[in-house]
Amino acid sequence: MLGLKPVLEGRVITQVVLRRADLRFPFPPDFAVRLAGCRVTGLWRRAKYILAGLDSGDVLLIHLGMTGRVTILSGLGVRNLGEFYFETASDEQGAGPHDHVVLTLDDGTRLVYTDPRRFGIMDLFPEKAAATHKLLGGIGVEPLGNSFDAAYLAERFRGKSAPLKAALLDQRIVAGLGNIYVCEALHRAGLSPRRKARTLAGPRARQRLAALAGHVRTVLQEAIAAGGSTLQDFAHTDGGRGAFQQRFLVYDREGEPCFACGNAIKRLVQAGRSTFYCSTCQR
DNA sequence: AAGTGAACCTGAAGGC
DNA sequence: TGCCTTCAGGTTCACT
Repeated sequence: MLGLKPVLEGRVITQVVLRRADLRFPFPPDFAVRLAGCRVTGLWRRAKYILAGLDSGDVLLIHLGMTGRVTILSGLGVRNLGEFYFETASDEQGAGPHDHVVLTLDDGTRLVYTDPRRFGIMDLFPEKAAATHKLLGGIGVEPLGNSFDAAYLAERFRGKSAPLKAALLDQRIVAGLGNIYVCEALHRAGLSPRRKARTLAGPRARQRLAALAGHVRTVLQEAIAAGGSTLQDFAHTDGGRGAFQQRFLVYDREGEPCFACGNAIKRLVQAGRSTFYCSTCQR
């Protein structure tokens, strides 16, 4: 997202190539025709959705699902590497089986959307319809925004019998929190993922909620910082290993010792998702 | 109403 | 080597 902003803002999308009719949902009718020729006026984010404002009045929505990624093929940079690479990268025949969308910009840059599992989404809709958009309506507060704090969490957790893990993963409560970050934040906060959310809604738990909110922020900020540095040399990495991955305290560490107490990290399934936690440190 | 599980789809990894 | 099973960073939908 941070890497995409300077590449897209102000540019005109000169060509749109769809290599299949759908991702998770079908592309809207006339998607390519409506998108081609538009200038990108701004790029922003809501939850896990990337949103691009267009001078046509439409908004382009992109969700990467679990395996989606956008590769930037810089016209200038690639051309400097030689004609051979440029040809290979831009040739239809050079496209991988999971390269589903290619956007060409007026400076020659190509954006390739790749997504093996096709859990990703692209949509195009009038900006006026954003507030009532099916995917964007009802999303909770941004965890890095001002209104995300202990009071907000207490209000949303009140009466909730769902486990804390599920409540934090619920996009209607907190926007954009993923499985890894919830696991990591709960560990840092010393809170059990199995605890019912409502047990933290009372005034006596306010300090613990404040700590939780703080840890959610910190985990996200650290991940963004690590991911941002990864994005810079994305082409030189294996593409999947962000620096933050090496800092997981619990995620994907089942059976390994907790860094705080030495006891084995446990794994359990909640709402169909793996949860990793330390049953000693997290209560 | 709220909460859980199955479904969407492909690839990687581990067991035999 | 290959076949089989399980699991995966997300979200929606259909059930209890």
